[in-house]
Amino acid sequence: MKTTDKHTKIIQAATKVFAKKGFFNARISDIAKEAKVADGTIYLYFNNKFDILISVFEEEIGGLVEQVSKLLAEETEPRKMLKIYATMHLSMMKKNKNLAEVIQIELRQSTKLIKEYRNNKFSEYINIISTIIKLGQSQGIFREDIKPGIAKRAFFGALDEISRVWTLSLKNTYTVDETITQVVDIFLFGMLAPTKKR
Amino acid sequence: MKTTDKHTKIIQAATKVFAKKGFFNARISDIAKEAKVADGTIYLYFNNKFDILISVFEEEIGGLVEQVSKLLAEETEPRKMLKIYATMHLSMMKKNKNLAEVIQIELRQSTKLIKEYRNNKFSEYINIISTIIKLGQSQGIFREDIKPGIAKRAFFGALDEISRVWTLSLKNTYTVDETITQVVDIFLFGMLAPTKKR
Amino acid sequence: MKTTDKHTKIIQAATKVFAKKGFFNARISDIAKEAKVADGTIYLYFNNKFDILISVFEEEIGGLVEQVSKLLAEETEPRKMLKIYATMHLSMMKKNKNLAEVIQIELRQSTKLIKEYRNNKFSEYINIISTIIKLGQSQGIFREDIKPGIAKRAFFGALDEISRVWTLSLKNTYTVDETITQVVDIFLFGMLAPTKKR
Amino acid sequence: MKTTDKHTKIIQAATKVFAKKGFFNARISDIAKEAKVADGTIYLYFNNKFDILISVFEEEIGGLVEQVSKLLAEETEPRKMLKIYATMHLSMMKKNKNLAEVIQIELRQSTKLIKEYRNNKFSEYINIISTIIKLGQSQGIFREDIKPGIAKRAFFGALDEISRVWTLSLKNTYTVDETITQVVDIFLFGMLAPTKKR
DNA sequence: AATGAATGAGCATTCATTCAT
DNA sequence: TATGAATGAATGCTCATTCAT
Repeated sequence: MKTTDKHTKIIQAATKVFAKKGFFNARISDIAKEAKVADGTIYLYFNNKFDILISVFEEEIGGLVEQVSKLLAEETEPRKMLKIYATMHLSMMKKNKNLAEVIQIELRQSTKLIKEYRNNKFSEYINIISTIIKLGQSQGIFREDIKPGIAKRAFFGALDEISRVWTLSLKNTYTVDETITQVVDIFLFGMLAPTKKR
Repeated sequence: MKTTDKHTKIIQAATKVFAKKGFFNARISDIAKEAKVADGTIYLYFNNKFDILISVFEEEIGGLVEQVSKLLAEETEPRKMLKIYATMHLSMMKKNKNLAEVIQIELRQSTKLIKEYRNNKFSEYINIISTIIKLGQSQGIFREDIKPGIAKRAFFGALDEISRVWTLSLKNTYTVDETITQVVDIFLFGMLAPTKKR
Repeated sequence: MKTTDKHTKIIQAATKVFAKKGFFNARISDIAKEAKVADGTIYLYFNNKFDILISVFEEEIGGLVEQVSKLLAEETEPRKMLKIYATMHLSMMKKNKNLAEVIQIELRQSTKLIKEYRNNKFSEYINIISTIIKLGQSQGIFREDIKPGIAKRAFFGALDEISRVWTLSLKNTYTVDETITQVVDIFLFGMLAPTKKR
Repeated sequence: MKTTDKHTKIIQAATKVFAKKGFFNARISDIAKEAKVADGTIYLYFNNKFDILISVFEEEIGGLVEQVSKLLAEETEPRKMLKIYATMHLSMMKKNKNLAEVIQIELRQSTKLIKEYRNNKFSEYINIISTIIKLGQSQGIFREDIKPGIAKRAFFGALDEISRVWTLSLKNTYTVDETITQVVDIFLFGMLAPTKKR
C-alpha cells in the first residue's frame, strides 16, 4: 500500500474532512490540503464533490463489509453471529469516529441528494443482518413470523442510533460491552422461537 | 391562531422547504416565497438560517410530544404504551413526510453543526420511551437488567430507520400495522421479564 | 435618464470593459467595478456573462439604428442616403471606439458562441442598406442586376474593415471624409445604372 | 514532408480546434488529442497558447498568399486579377471552413490581444489587392483618385463579410459564382476610369 | 524528444444578510 | 412592521503550464 496512492489518500482525507465539517461545509481545498495534494489533482480522480462522497461510502463501507464477513465466516450459530455483527459495528464506529459520522449524517444526505446513487455497499452491509436472521429461522432458533426485511432495519437502526449518541457526547454512561449486551439481548430474546419446555 | 401569524407561517414554510431540498440547498428566498413573505421579513422573526432550523425542530417535535403525551395519558399498561408510541411515531412520519425528512436528516446535521443547540424537545420526546420502560420495570413487566437509557435509543433508532426507508422508497413491502407489530413485538418479547410458569 | 439606472450603467460599463479586454478576458468584477456596483448586483439585471454581451449589442446597435434611421428619414435620394449611412457609421465608430471594438470583435464571437442568438438588431441595422439599394433600383438609379442581399454585405463589410483598421492604428493616413468619399464612390459608381446618354 | 512532422501536425490540429471551438474555448488538450500528441509535447514546439494561434495564421495565410500569388502570376489584366483574387479567397473560405472561421474571428482577437504581433502574412495577403489596383491605375484602367490603401480594405472587407455569413448559415441563397460576380462587378465598375467615349 | 500526472491561479455565480424606504 | 434591491464573501471547478521520468 504505497503512500503515493493518491486515490486512497484523497478518500481518507475526505472521510476526515466530511466527518469534521459535514459535506456542505467541507471545501475541496480542505480535502486537498488534508490529502497534501493540489486542488486540481482531486479532479483527476473524482468527477465532482458528490462523487467523492459516494466513493467514501463505497470504499469505507466496503471495508466494513469485508471485515464483518471475514469474522462471520468463522461462526455458524445465528445468535453469536448477530452479536459479532453488533460488536464489530459498534467497535468500528467507536474507533473510527470519522467513518461513524459520515455514515450517520452524510449517508442520509446523499441518499436524498443523489437519487441515482443506489448505496449498493450499504445495502450489502445491512443485508448481512437479514441473512443471519434467515439462517436462524431455518434452524428454528428465531421465530418464523419475524420478517427479516423489517428486523434488519430495526436492528441496524438501534445500533446506528446508539453509535450516533456516542459521537455526540464525550462522556459514556455505559461501557461498549454493556451496551452491546443490552441491545443484542433485546433482539435475541425478542426474536427467539418459543421452546417446547417453556 | 390566525393564519396571519408570520412566525408560524415561516416555520411551516421552512419545514416544507427543508424537507424538500435539505437545509443546505434550501434558500431563504425559497422559504420566504413559500411563506408568502419578503426575504427580509424572515429576519424580523429569526436571527439566521440555523435559527429557523432549530425553531422548526422545537415546534414540530414539540407538537409530537404533545400529541403522544395526550394519547399515553389514557393508558397505563406499559406494553400497550410502547405500542402506542410506536404507532403514533410511525403514522405521523408516514403522514407528514416533510417532518419525517427533517427529523431524519436535518436533525443530525443540526446536532453536529450547532454545538450549543441542546435539542431539548427531542430529548423530551425520546425520554418518553425510557419513562415507559421504567414504569414497566417497576411493575415487574420488563426485565430489571434492561437499561432504559440504552433501550430507549435502540427503540427509537429502530423506529427511525424504518421510517427513513419509507421516505426513500415509494413501494411499501409491508403495511404500517404489520411493521409496527413486528418491531414492537421484538422489543416487547426482548424486554419481557421471565414469568414463573415459564 | 437617472444615474441610478443600474441596467444602463452596467451596459455602459460592460461595453467599455469588453472593448478594452475582450469578452473572455473581461471579468464580471471588472464590469461591476466600472459600473460602481457589487458583483452580485449584475445578476439582478442579467442572467449571465453572455447575456450581458448580447444586451450590449441589442442596446448599442439599437441606438445606432435609431440614430441612422432618424437622419435617413430626412433624405430621399438613395445615393445621398448611402453616403449618410456610411458617414454615420464611420463617424460613430470613430467617436465610440469601445462600441467599434465590441461590434468588430465580440459580435463575431457571440454569433458563433451563442447559436440561439439571432442578432436581430444587427440584422435590422444592416438591412437599412439593402432597403436603400432597393429604393435606388426602383428609381432606376442602381442597376437592376444588383442583388441587395449581397451588396449590403459588401457595403457593410467594407465599412467594417475600414473602421477595424482605425481602432488598431493610432495614425490615420487618410481623413474620415476622404475615406468615406472613397468607399462610397466605389459603391455608387459600382452600382450605378447605365444612363442612356452614356 | 513526413506526417511525423509534429510542428505541422499541431498547427493543423490547432486550426481545426480553434475553428470549431474558438480560441478561448479551445483547450490545449483538445489540440494535443487532435494532433495525437501529449499535452506537454506542444510546449516543445510552441511557447504558449497564443503562440500557436499566431503560428496558425502565419502558416495558413502564408499558404493562401502562395496559392493566390501563383495563380496571379499567370495573369496581367488587373480586372481579371481582381476577379481571380476574389474567386480564390471565397472558394478557399468555402472549402476550408476552419480557416475561414479562424481568419474571421480569431484574427481579430489576436490582433487585439497580442499587441506585438504584426500580422505580417496577413498584410502581405491584403496588399496583393492594392498591388493589383496600382497596376490597374498605371494602365489607366482604374481611376487615378482611387486610394489603393483604402480600396484594398473595402475590397477585402466586402469579401470577408460575405464569407462570414457563409460560415454562419447553412442555406446559401446565392451561388458562389453569382456572389463573386456581384461583388467584383461593383468594385470593377466602381473603380473604373472614365473612358473617352463616355 | 516525449509523456501525462500534477499543479494552483483564476473566475462566474450564488445566496445569506442588511438597510433604506 | 414589511419590503426587496443591493451587497460581497465564498467556492467548485477548469485548464495552461511545468517537470520528473
